[in-house]
Order: sequence, then structure tokens, then C-alpha cells
Amino acid sequence: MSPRTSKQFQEIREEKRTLIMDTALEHFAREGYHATTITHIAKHAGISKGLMYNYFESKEALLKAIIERSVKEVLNYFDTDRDGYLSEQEFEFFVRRIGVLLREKRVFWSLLFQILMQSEVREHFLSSFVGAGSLESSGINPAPDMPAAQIMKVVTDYFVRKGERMGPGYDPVAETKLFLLTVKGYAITSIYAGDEEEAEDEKIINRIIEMFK
Amino acid sequence: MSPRTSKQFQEIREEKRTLIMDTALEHFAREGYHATTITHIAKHAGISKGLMYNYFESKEALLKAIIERSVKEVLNYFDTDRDGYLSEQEFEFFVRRIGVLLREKRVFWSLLFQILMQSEVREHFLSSFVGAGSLESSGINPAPDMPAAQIMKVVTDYFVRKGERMGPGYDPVAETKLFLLTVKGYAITSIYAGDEEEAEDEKIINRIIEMFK
Amino acid sequence: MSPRTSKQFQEIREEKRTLIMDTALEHFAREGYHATTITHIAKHAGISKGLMYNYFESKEALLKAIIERSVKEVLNYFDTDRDGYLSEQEFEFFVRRIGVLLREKRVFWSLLFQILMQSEVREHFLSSFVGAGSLESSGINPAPDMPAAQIMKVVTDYFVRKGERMGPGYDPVAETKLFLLTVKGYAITSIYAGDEEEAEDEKIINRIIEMFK
Amino acid sequence: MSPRTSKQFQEIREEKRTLIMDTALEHFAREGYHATTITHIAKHAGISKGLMYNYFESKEALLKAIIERSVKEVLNYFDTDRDGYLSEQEFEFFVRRIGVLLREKRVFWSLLFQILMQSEVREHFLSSFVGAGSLESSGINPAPDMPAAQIMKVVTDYFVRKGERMGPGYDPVAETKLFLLTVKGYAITSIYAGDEEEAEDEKIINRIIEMFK
DNA sequence: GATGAATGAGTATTCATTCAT
DNA sequence: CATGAATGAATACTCATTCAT
Repeated sequence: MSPRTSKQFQEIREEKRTLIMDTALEHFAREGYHATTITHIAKHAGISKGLMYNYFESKEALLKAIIERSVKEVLNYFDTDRDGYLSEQEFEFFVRRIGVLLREKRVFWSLLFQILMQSEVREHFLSSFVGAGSLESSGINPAPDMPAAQIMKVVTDYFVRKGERMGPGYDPVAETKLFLLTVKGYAITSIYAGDEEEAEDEKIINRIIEMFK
Repeated sequence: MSPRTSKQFQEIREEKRTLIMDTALEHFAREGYHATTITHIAKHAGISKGLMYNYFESKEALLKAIIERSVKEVLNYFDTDRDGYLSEQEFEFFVRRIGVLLREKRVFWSLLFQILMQSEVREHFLSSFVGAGSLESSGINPAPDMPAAQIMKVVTDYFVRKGERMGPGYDPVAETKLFLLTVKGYAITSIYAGDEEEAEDEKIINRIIEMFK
Repeated sequence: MSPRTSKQFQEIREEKRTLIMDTALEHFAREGYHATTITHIAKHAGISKGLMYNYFESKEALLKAIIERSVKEVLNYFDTDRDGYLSEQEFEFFVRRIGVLLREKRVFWSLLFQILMQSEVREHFLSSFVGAGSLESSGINPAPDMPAAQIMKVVTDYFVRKGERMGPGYDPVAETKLFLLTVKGYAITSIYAGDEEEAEDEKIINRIIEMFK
Repeated sequence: MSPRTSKQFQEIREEKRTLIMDTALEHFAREGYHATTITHIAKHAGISKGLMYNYFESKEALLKAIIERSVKEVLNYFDTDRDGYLSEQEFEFFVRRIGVLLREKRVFWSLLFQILMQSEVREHFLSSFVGAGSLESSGINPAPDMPAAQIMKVVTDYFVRKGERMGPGYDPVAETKLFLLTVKGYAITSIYAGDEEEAEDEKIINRIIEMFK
């Protein structure tokens, strides 16, 4: 009988927001952003279309919120590396973590790649939180203020240092690019592989570590 | 003034068909399939909407035709390898050819990847001419009747043979997967890289060859 | 701490009702009835949407209440004239009072005119308390039971009497119409004029009085 | 069998455009802009909703087109006065013409007034072709480049000249304002009067001319 | 063959209103 | 009394597709 406290309201909002985002992510990833209708999302989330708009200003805003959330989570995942230095041992750990991350957030990555593939959409959407060009191009000196760019820098530095160790025959720039490209390849392979193939993944990760450590 | 022969008609038809497909490909790739309207394509191709439907049954049919055509071209490109055997020298040639192919048909690949990323769409569209799962999964024993599958087989065989050469420490299955994944990573990197970065591509290709030859 | 008396409750209710109506009037007038949302009103009145419906059955009912209240106030303003007779001196006073009234309730008049301009809406809304056609048409013999109609009658009578004084060249019906029309013109000019122009209003009022006295 | 010529297409477009605008004007005026739905307009115009958007970019664009067209027609109506001088005889003619104009385009005026009454909407819509403030405020020296402003100037000049004729007791500014206000009053009275009352209009016009000539 | 007007099913979005708490 | 989450009917707008000419 007594009215809901503002804390209760807060909780309801948070829960429902998450529910909507999770549902939407799933469908955006599977059917594509355009092909997924708000009606569809609402139905699968068990709410009315109208309510969606109580939580998100628009379909695009919903997409942005999803990406923003996941990017934040991913970056948090790498927070331990923020000392800006990657030792050989840490490098191995780093690569393995990428593997875990890909498996754990498969649906999100699927969506993210999809979006990155549309040149028109890319800038409009991602520049703000990923740092334009940091993930998709192989450019090496990215703007240092973006979290994603920081990770990039850490990797680059690792290969530069390795270059010092390896002598003049070693090209750190090319090696960085090759590593990044391999990671991307691993990523899309991993994202779209059926679950039954996962078992063997370990071997591939080991080989990648072996190659670039 | 004299009435055109039916052969001339045929040629005009073929030209216009190509024009439409080229225009559509460009826009599908840049703005995405859904975001591209028939009106837009028709306008940029310099024809009327109605005529579009004279050449293609539907928007989907147009997309299918585009993919079909390009897949055919790509496969023709590898026709020399149809003897089913890839020598070490041929392997190097094979990898370089992939690089060329990616650069030459960037727009198409951009579109293809986009489509492959949508799990729902993938099966519906591609199973027919690429062979389900052949490009996107790393599965190794594909159906042998598909042209894409044949290329796959050639590659697999190459690594099996290399395995025999390398001794028991060498895992051909893992190595094949690693190679495919590297190629994919190279592909998406190459497709979405700006033109200014192309210059350095050669080094990467060389490194890949070195790694897997 | 002691429980509020029912009288206090009543007062609170009345105050809140007034607050809602004032807020709504402001927004209805400025942005238009349709463009103003309940959410907007509630937010600006500092209450919840739900509470709004505790005080008013519907958006339309709110509008009706606003108009009703203002019409009542306006008519009260003219209560002194209810003796049904307008002397020459009283006429001057009457016209000046119209000027004051327009300035004091600008926002309401703005809303009222807006509503009166929609033929479809007019009858539906206003017939009940203003008397159909009394304000917007120049018809001269209105239904005598409506307060607005009574004012109309007083004015008409004034001009009839003036006609007796002025002789056969004078047409009281036309003169009444001209007067009403002038008042209307003055009204919309006054309502929509910027505040800086108000200063000169006095001259206009004087000229109107001069013309019709 | 042969395809339509571009001239035929032109004609079809022109006709349908007019049909849509006429239908929409009618409904906008009667029910108000917001309350009139596109579906409603389309149904009454005997076309599909979709076609509406083939001719007008949006509901708002439709409204703008309607106003633009009518304003143009109205201004053309006064084109003869463009010599910038209004003699006494011409003044009489001018006033009568206003009367005719109001009767002939009643529906449009009804719509225009409605829009002018919403302060929020006014500037957004009308500034461009009417000249901001020229019709609704009584300011006297309007920007001289707007057609509506030119008419305004002609009127103002008329009263200034009359002031010279009338001597120091005559205030041309006040008189201009009074005239404009009377015209506005006449306008709204005329627009919203039923047809049966039109007959008597002549007398009023005569009185207005008498008063201001 | 060629055109673009016309259709209509579908899509995102809005908003008055209800109701559990 | 008070809240704001939830609903759903309505609305503007889009676009692949058809078809008369």
C-alpha cells in the first residue's frame, strides 16, 4: 500500500535496463541491427514496446548503450595492465586473457565486428569510446588518451622491447601488425566457431604465444 | 537505324546487369544491405526502379547474384590449383595471390564479411555456393563437392604433407587452423585498412609465408 | 504532528489543483494543447503523472477546467454591469476594462483564441459555458441565459440606445458589429504584442472609446 | 503501351500535389494541424499514405508548402499596389480587396491564424515568407525586402500622408495601428462567420473605409 | 524495353492513461 | 495521498514491389 521507495524504483530500472540490453544484444548479433525490430526485442524481453522507450531514447541509443557497456567491461578486464609494461610472462597471460574474453562475450564481439565492418557506420558509432582506427587499422601510434589506445600502446611497446632483444633482423612494426592481425583472425574464428570446436582452441593459443612471445 | 540483332540486345542486357550489380555492390558494402534502398541503387545506376526489377527479381536476388558472381570469379582465380596439389613454391604463390585478390576485390570482401557475420543470414545465403561452414569455421574435412571446399582440402593436404616432413612434434590440424586464422586476420585487416598503409603489406605477406611455408 | 483537519486537506488539494492548472495553461498556450504532454506538465508542476490523474480525469478535462475557471473569472470581472444598462460613462469604463483584462490574462486569452480557431473543436468545447457563437460570430441576438450572452446583450442595447440618439443615418446593428470586431482586433493585437509596445496601448484605447462612445 | 512522356508525368505530379495540398489545407484548418493525421488526409484525397510522401517530405513540409503557396497567391493579389503609393481612391479599393481575399481564401486564413497564434510555432514557420513580426505585431518600420513588409509600408505611408493633410491633432502611428487592428478584427470575424451573415458584410467594409479614408 | 506513380505492409516512436506498491 | 513503471493504441514515415502507360 505504501508507495515504492526511490531505491526500489532504482532497482527495477536497473534490472529492466539490463534485461532489455541483453535481449537486444542477442538479437542484434544474430539477425543484425537493422533486421532486428523493436517489437521483436520487446516481445522476447517480455515487455511492451512503449516501455523500451522509457529506458532508451531510441533504437540507436540502445545499441550505443550496449556497446558502451561491453567496451567498459572489456577494458576493465585489462585494467591490471595499466602499468603500461608487459613482461614476457605477462604477455602470455595477456594473450590467454584475450581468448577467455572472446569466449565469454562472444555475442557482443559478434555484434561489434558486424558494426566495424560497415565503413559508413563505423565512425559514427565507435570513435567515441574505442578511439577511431585503433582496433581496425594497424596504425601504431594511436592517440594516448583512449583506453583501447592504451592497450595498443602496451602491445606496441612490448614488440619494440622485443626488437631490442632480437637484433637488427627483427622488424617490430611488422611484428606488431602481424600479431594484431593474428589476434583478429583468432577472434573472428573463435566467435563464429561452434561450441564443439572450442576444445582444441588451447593448442592454437599456445602456438600464437609461442610465435610472438 | 537497322534493328539491333538479338546478339546486340543480349550484350546491352549483360552490360546493364553488370552496371546494376556493380552499383549495388558498392552501396551494399558501404552502407549495408538494409540501409541501401532500391531507389538509391537505381538512381546511381542511372536507370529506373522498374527496370531494376526487369533484371533482378528482388533485392535479395540482386544480392545473391552479386555474391554468386564474385565467388565464381574468386574461385576461377584459384583454378590453376585444381590439380589438388600445392608444392612449397606453389604455396608461396598461393598466399601472395590471396593478397592480390583481397586488394582487387576489396568492396566485395567487405560485403561478404558483413554478411558472414550475421549468423541468421549466413546459412540462408551462403550454404549454396560456398559450402556451409567452409570459410567461417575452421573445420577441416569439408564436403568435397564444393569448390571452396576443394581449396580447403588443398590447403589441408599441404599441411598434412608438411607434417610428414616435420616429424611428430608438428600438429598439422592445429597448423592448418592457425594458417586459416592468420589469413582471415590478414583479410579483414587488409580490407579495412586505408590505402596509405598498403605499402607495407608486402612485409606481412612475406612473414606469413615464412611462418607457414 | 497532529493529524491535519479535513479543512487543511481541502486547502492543500485546492492549491495543488491550481498549481496544475496554472502550469498547464502556460504550456498549452505556448506550445499548443496537442504538443504539450502530461509528463511535461507534471514535471513542471513538480508532481507525478499519477497524481495529475488524481486531480483531473483526463487531459481534456484539465483543459476544460482551465477554460471554465478563466471564463468564470472574466465574467465576474464584468459583474457590475449585470444591471443590464451601460451608460456612456460606463461604456468608456467597460472598454478600458477589456484592455486591462486582456493584459492581465494574456496567457489564457492566447489559449482561448487558439482553441476558438479550430472549427471542429470550437463547438465541442465551448458551447457549454460561453454560449455557441457568441464570441466568435458577430450574430447579435444570442441566447439570453448565458453570461457571455448577457454581456453581448448589454453592448447591443448600448448601441441601440445610441442609435436612438444619433438619428436615422446611424445603423446600430452595423455599429455593434464594428465595435465587436474592433475589440477582437484589439484583443489579438494586444495578446500577441511584445511587452515593449504596450506603452502606446493607451492611445489606441482612447481612440476606440472616442469612435464608439 | 508506349511509356508516358515526361510532360505527362509532370502533369500527374502537379495535379496530385494540388489535390493533396487542398485536402490537407481543409483538414488542417478544420481540425488543427496536430489533430489531422496523414492517414486522414490520404483517405480523403483518395490516395495511399505512401504516395503522400512521394510528394511531400513530411507532414511539416506539406504544411509549409500549403502556406507558401497561399502566401504567394495573396501577395500576387496585391501586386498592382507595388508602385508603393496608395491614393485615397486606391485605399478604398485596397480595403475592399482585403474583404474579397478573406472570403475567397477563408480556409487558408483560418489555418494561418491558427498557426500565428502559437508563439512557439510562429517564428519557426512564418518568418521566412511573411517577414517576422510583420503581420502579427503592429511595428511600423518593417524590413523592406519582404513582400508582406512592402504592403505594410504602403499602408504606413498612406497614413503618414494623411497625417500631413489632417494637421497636428492627428497621430499617424496610432491611426495605422488602429487600422491594422480593425482589419485583423474584420478578418477573424469574417473568417469564422457563417455564410448567412456574409450579406451584411458590405456595410462594415463601408464603415471601415469611411473611418480611415 | 523503360518509366516513375502508386501501393501497403511494416517500423520506430509517442503519449494519454492505468495500476501495483 | 503519491509514485513512476507499464501498457497499447495511434502516428509519422519507409521502402520493396507492382503496374499502367
